[in-house]
Parts: sequence; structure tokens; C-alpha cells
Amino acid sequence: MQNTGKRSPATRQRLLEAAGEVFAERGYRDGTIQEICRRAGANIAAVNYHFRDKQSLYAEVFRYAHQRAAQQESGIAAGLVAEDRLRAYIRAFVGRILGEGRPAWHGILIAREIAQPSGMLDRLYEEEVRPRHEYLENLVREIAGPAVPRGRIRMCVFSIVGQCMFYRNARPVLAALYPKERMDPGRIAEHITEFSLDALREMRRAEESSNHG
Amino acid sequence: MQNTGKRSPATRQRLLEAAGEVFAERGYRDGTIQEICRRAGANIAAVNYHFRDKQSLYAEVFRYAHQRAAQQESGIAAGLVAEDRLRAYIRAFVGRILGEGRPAWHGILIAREIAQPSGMLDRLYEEEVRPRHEYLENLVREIAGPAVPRGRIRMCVFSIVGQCMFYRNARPVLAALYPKERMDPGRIAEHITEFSLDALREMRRAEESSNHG
Amino acid sequence: MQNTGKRSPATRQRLLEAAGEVFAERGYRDGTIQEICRRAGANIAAVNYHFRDKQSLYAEVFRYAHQRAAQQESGIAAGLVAEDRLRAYIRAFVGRILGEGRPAWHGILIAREIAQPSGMLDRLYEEEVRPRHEYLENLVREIAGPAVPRGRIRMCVFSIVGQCMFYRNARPVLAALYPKERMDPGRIAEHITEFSLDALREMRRAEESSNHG
Amino acid sequence: MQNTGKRSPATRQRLLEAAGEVFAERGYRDGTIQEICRRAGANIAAVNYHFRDKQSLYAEVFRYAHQRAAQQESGIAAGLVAEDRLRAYIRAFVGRILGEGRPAWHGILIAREIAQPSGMLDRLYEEEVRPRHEYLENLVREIAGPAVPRGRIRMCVFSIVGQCMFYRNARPVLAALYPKERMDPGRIAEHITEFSLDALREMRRAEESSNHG
DNA sequence: AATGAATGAGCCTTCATTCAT
DNA sequence: GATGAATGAAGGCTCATTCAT
Repeated sequence: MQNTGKRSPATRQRLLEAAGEVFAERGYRDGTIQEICRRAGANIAAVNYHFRDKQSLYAEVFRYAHQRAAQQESGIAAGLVAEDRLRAYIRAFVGRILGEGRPAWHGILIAREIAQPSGMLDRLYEEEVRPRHEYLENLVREIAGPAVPRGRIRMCVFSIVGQCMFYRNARPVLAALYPKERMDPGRIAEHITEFSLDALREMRRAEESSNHG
Repeated sequence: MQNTGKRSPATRQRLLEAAGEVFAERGYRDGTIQEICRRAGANIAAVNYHFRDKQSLYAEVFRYAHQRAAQQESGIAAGLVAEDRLRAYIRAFVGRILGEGRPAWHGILIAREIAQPSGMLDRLYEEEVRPRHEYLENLVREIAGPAVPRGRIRMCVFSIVGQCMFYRNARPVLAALYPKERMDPGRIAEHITEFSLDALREMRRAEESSNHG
Repeated sequence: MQNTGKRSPATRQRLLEAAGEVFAERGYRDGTIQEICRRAGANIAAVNYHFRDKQSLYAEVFRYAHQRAAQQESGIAAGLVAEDRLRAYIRAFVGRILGEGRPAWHGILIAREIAQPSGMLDRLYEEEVRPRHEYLENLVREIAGPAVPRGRIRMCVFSIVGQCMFYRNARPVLAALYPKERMDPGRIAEHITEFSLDALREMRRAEESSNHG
Repeated sequence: MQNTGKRSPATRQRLLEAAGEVFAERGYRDGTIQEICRRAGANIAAVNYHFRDKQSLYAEVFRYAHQRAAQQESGIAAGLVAEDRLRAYIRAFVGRILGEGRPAWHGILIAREIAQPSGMLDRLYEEEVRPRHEYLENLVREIAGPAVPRGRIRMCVFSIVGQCMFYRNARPVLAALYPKERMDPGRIAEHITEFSLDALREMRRAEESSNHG
């Protein structure tokens, strides 16, 4: 019916893209297989044929998105000083979060899963979240200095990530509160970087003066 | 069957409490009326009897929670200097977010709504979120100084709120990544306060030196 | 739509009767809930409301049929000599098997379950089959005499039950092979009784002569 | 994927064998084409390719099984006296029923069809069942004598066949009721033969005495 | 001759909602 | 005021079948 003419050898991929969109828009439960198949131009039984289950499709969507994201993220900012690497990282993070990346629904999906975990995130945590946190931990350690205790470092990472994620999670709120303002990823990233660098530098200063004094 | 004997004039309230819990745990769609009525010890038709709709019940739950929260939140920290008022505010915010407050599900519900808005938040935004943001804006303005432009001030508010909210949204992630660590609201609030104050003070310093220099 | 007018307080029972018929006619898998509800004049969701599951309904049908059968079967043939009790038993058994009893589908259902056990028969075996076999064992023992070994007695019970069940299981075959003949339960029961008594009496004679000789 | 290399001209036969097993295990409706093709190592479209239908495959399975059985069954017991021919026949029948024959699923399939006729048995009845019944009728006539009326003879055949079939149909029941006992085809056949011969001989005696007296 | 991707019908189940009591 | 039996719509899933290759 739909999709007449060619044979579309990549129904599976179209299903993944459609499922990503639908799940991002409506959530896992509200996103129906019918809608997914409709958008993919496929039969209603296509999901069950290519993936086994709605749930398996959901898991596969995450794997697919992660894979696509990994293809895009290149070695940004190799060989820069720590502060500039932090700046680059935040810029990329905020950019991706505000929908500049390719699979626009990836971030939304992750935010959803974080708000209402469905149990299929254990792998996601290890593959996506932990590497990021460890990368940031090293960066923050370099900037804040070796004297800052580990727990402090970690909370600084949380502070940075929290500032970035805020623009993802609170987007509808911000749109409602300040409807006129445009979200400029560059400006946001610049602010977060400055805000955080100020705090980290001050932390190093305080730590050093308290130790060396 | 349940609730024999008395007339239970407070069925309505028990339904609200039960609905709050259920919606917080399972979300709007996954939270079934049957479960809500079961927990409230009420008949399955009670929801449609007392409230008109599942949706109306949902809206009423928000109104109810806001009302309860308003009863609790008193005028904390009146008459302190700005930095201490910020400290007090963050402490209260983080405390409430980490489940120290009474209706434990209130914060969860809001976080859910933010992640997946169902359209009944317009009122919520105006009644709950905007006052908080405006209060914080004034605080940040006081600390950062009058020279900082408005957009900057606003983003600082976002940075503060983002740091706090992170511990709500990312709770399951953090529990998975760092299972051994305990979340201490006091320590967290202290860190966020210091981190933010460092940044704000530095901002004032930079702004003043660039203007007065 | 159906069932207008009264309120039909016994939808549950009508569902049980309808389910009994449908499962007997079509089997568990082929018997659809839709057909059951249609015959019961109930909504398609009625099965799920009154019973939880199709499977639970199926189990309940067996319980219900057993209960109805127990109400009917009275203490037939108390105080008769063994041979006449056997005659009475076979007559009742064949009569029930050939559909003279009330829930005509009960026997069919059991035959079906025996041909393709669905796992919910463990209870059935203990409650229905074992008592019958033990009753018959005692009867056969009385007739064949104490000298016949236990295994032999048991196989005689199987011979009797087998002859009776044949008219249930092979009904369609017989109807196809001998379409003109009518199945007369009385004549059948009389034949089985004579056939079996002849064999049992001969067994006693042989046993006694071989022992006492 | 499966079955690479060769051309597998015997796919059709493998499908028949697999279908026989699957239909015997699960029944017609529950036995899926997918399972059949999987076991036969064939493509999922193979059934619809080699046979037209699932139903046609089912019919073909019966024809195939009958053909195999016919190849095996030779002219047992030619030239014996009637009683010994009956003994031989019962022994062969019970042996086949208890799974000693080659296509183990053949008997199960027939038992299934008898319990739940699917309409494709008309041929089966004529080709398999009627010859057996006629053979037995002649045997019983010889043993019971010419004076016994035809209806009586026929019911004796039913008694014999019923005793044998019982061990097929009631197998799971017996396994549940008497789990320790082993089914010995030889002993069973011997019992059925003796039980029946006793009854038939007595019948001849009674008939003769009542007629000639 | 044979494949496997794709189809569409149909089933079981869930769930919010209504209605007579 | 409150109950609970009953409803109907909709979703996920299975499965036999078809079609282009």
C-alpha cells in the first residue's frame, strides 16, 4: 500500500529511525507500533518480523542510536590544554543536546530513560555515560589540581553535566517561561564553560593556598 | 468490600494521595486507575465519580501537591545576606529534591512532567516555577552585581537550578554508576553553593574590573 | 446490544456454559473468546472481567463441570451385589459418556484433555479419575476373587474403562463407518457388562481351579 | 543458510517427517509451519511451495504415514487358528500403539484426529479403520460362532479395539496415576487377549446352549 | 527450484469509562 | 454518596501466506 514501486531493502533501518522518533515523541508506552510502521511505510507486522518485540525494538533503537553517535563523534580537541578541551567538550555536549546532532531523538530518548528507567539502560550506562563521566573527571582533575579530593571532583563533574542537561530537560519549561528567547547553543556552552572554569580555578586557588599556607 | 462500615468522606483525599504515588512511580499512562483505587481502598468507579476523568484527576493531583507544598514552605531565610539566602535556598531545594519533603512523589511528578509534558503544566509553570526563577534571579543579581546583563543572570540561574535538578533526574544513573556512594543532601547543597558562589563572585570581579578599568 | 432488557446477573455462569461448549467443540486453542462471549450474550471483555484469562476460564470450566457432575451423581446402586453394582456403574458411565448427562460437553472436554494434556489435569486426575478407578478396582476384586494378583485386577479395570471410553473417542469414526446404526446406551452398557462379567467370572474360575487343584 | 551446498531433492520428505512429529506433538493448530520448516532445515516458504497449504500438508502427512505403515505390516499370522490370529493381531496392535512401530507419531496423529476430527479422515477411515474392523469382525465371528447376531459381533470388536486403544489414549493419565508401573506391551496384549477370549468363548457357549437346548 | 522479506487477518488482553442499583 | 458489573476501543503479537528475486 505505502511504499509502492521500489522494494526498499532497508525496511529495518527505516523502522529504527521511525521508532526513534516515535519513542522520543511519545515515550515507550505511548508510542504505538502502528505509528512506527506507518511512518516507516511498513506493514504493521514489520516490527515483529524484523525485531521480535516492541521491547526488543526499543533496545535496538538505543543500540542503533549509540552506533550512529559513535560514528559522528570524532576525536574532538586532541592536543589542547585542559581548559580548551573542557570548552570543546561542553560545546559538543550542548550542541548535541539541543538537537544539532544527527539523530535528533537520541538525546530525548536518553533523557526519557533517565526519567523513567525501563531496565534496559545498564548497557547504556556503561557504554555511554560512564566514559563521559570518566573523561570529564580527568579534565576536571587537571584543572582543579591534584589536591582536590575525589568526591569533590566528582561533584564538579555533576555540576557541569547538570548545567548542560538542564537545557535538555527543562526545554519545554524554558519555552513556556521565556517564549521570546532563542536558545543559542554557542552562547549557552560559553556560559557554562566560563561559569565552571571560574569555580574550578577558584577551587584550585583555595586548595593550594590552604595546603601551602 | 473494602472500607465497609464508615462512610469515608475522605475517599477523595485518599485517591489524591494514591494517585500521586502511582503516577510518580509509573507515569501517567502506565499508572492505572485500578491501581490507584486499590491503594486508596476505593471502588474502581471512584475516580470517575469524584473526579471526572483520569486526566482531571491528574491535574487535580498537581494542584493538591502544590497546595500541600505551599503549606510547608515557610519564609525561610528572611533577613540574611544574599549569599546566605542562596545557600539556604539551595539547601532547601536539594533537600526537597532528594526526598526529604513530605509528599515524596511531588518532585518526581514534576520531573516526569518536565521530561514528558502532558500539556497541563502551563498553570504549574506560572505558579511554581516562575516564582522560584524570579526569586533566584534577584538573588543572583545581588551577588553578581548590577553590571551583569540580564541574559547572563538568567543563565546563572539555570546553572544553579541545573546543578540541583541533576541529582533528581540522574538519580538512577548515579545509583548504577556509583552504587556504593550515599547521597548526602547537605554535602551536595554545600558543594553547589560554593561552586556557584565562586563563579558568581568571579563574574562580579571581572565585570567590575572591565567596567571600571 | 445482545441481552437487552434484564440485567442478567449470571453472566459468569452463562460464560462457563458457553465456554464448555466451545472448548468441547473446537478445543482450547481453536475456541475463541469471541465465540464464547457471543454465545453467552456477553461483551468480548467479559471473560477477562469475570475470569482473568482464557486459561483461567478453561480451568474454571473444568471445576464447574466437575461440580455439576458431582451434584448429579448420587449414590447409585448402594446395597446391591457386586455384579449389579458393576452393571449400574457401567450403565451410568456409558450414559454420561454418550451425552445423556447434563453438561454434555464435560466428557468431550476430558477426552480432549487426555488426548492433548494442557497441564491443568493433575487436579482432575486426582479428583475424578482416581476415585473412579479405585471404585472399580474394588468391584473387580470382589467379582474376580482375592486370588487374582493386583496387576491383573488393574488391567481388568482398564479393559472395562477402555470399552466404555471407546464409544466416546471413536464416536465420529463409528458414525462414519456405520452411519445407519443408532447408539443405544442401554444396549451398549449391557454388552460391556456381559462381556466383562464373562471374562471376570472365567478368571475367578481359572484362578480357583489352579490354586485349589 | 541451512542446507547449503546440495540441492536437497528430499526436502519434501523431510518436511513430511517433521510435520508428522510436530502435528503429533502440538496438534494441527498449535503446530506451526515455522517449527516444521525449522526441524526440516527448510525455508519458511517451503511448505507452501511443496504442498499448497498447511491443510494439504496435513492431509499428505496422513497419506505418507499410511504408506509407510503399509510397507511394514506384512501378512502376520497367516495359517493360524482364529484364536491365535486374534492373539497375533492384538499383540501387533498394542505394540504399534505403544510406540514400537517406526513412525512413532502415526498413532498419536490418528488418536488426535479421532479426538478432534478435522474432516480429512473420511479417506483414512476407509483405508485404515474399516479393513481392520472387518478383519476383526471375521475373527470374532469365527470364535464366537455363527449364532451370535451381527450387532453383538460388532460390539465385541469394539470391546477389543477399545481395550487396546485405551492404552494409547489414557497413556498420560496412567502415567500420572501409576507413575511407577512400566507399560509392557506383551503383558498388556496377553491380558486383552485372554480377557476377550474368555468373553467370546462364554458367548459361544451361552448362544449354543440357548439355541440347541 | 528455492528463498526470505513482507503482508494482513485475527486473537488475547488491558483499560478507562458508564450505568443500573 | 457509592458500588461493581459490564462495555468497547485499541494495542501487541502470532501466523499462514504471498511475491519478487
